[in-house]
Amino acid sequence: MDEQGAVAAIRAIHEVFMRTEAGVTGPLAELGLTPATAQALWALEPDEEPPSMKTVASRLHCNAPNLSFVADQLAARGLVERVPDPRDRRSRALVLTEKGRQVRAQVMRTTVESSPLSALDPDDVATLLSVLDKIVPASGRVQDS
Amino acid sequence: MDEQGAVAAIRAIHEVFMRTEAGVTGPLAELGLTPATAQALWALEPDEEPPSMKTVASRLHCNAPNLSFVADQLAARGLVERVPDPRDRRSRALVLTEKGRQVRAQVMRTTVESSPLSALDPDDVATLLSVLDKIVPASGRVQDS
DNA sequence: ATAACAACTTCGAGACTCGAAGCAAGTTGC
DNA sequence: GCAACTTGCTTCGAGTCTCGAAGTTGTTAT
Repeated sequence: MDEQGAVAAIRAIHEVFMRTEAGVTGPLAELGLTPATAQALWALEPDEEPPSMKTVASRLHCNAPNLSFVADQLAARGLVERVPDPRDRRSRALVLTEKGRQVRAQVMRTTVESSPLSALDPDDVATLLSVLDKIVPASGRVQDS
Repeated sequence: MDEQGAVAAIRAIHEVFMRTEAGVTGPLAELGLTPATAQALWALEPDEEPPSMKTVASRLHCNAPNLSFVADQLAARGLVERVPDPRDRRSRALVLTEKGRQVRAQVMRTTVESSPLSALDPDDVATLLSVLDKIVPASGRVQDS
């Protein structure tokens, strides 16, 4: 019963994720974005201290070469810039450009619209968050370690 | 702020999914599986009427050529067989082999262990499911009926 | 100073996904 | 019956995504 509940929950979360992605891929393409680049935009909060490549890579659960590749694409579209860190010149921070901020906001709007979660009442969303907050660190700000 | 709740929920679900996948990729590789092939195994219930390729493709939100590719890999490992449908010989059903059933059970065990969801109380899991069931069809209803 | 380490990049290979085109089987209209 | 159309699946080719290995530049410790 416990086991079956976990299986059902994993399946349900997987399904919500897949539907969201399937629904948003088209609109993303119209913005010149792929799922990978859009996901990277999600990881860049406009108001935080610009994170290093390493920090962003860990947020995306990917490795450094992959993030370099994705960052190249975002930079080529003028959505982010690599800014050297004056305190450690090996490190480069990813900074959203003004266009990047606008596109990111559009991506988030489109994703919310495309997600099955938008069909839930605010109460249900709150319930969902209260449970998920127990296993993923507070969803607003992710700390680097 | 309704908007913000939806964004936070999408982010949280995304994060749970990514962590589960990141944690399970290694053990999957030891079973000779990739995320794509393991995902296909999830879509094959051992006790249901064997689904056609088309049905499985729609479950996985992918297209026919992609499923052909994945089914080839599963068949090469002896985990599934393509069985022609006597009622429509264009159609082929995907059937789990005995080895396929065993590997699928192992995949599900490993996934449950690797998922952050396994840290939740049964009550929380039930709460989660009660909300998610509102937006995803009660998928994979259990086999004891 | 020299060695060890860290952040990032480049390179090459493999895996995944998709559209286009093709094939075999079923369906419809004459 | 037969030709035209549709459907389920496969093959093929291209593009994207991810990763390990190796190299570059900068930092830290001895």
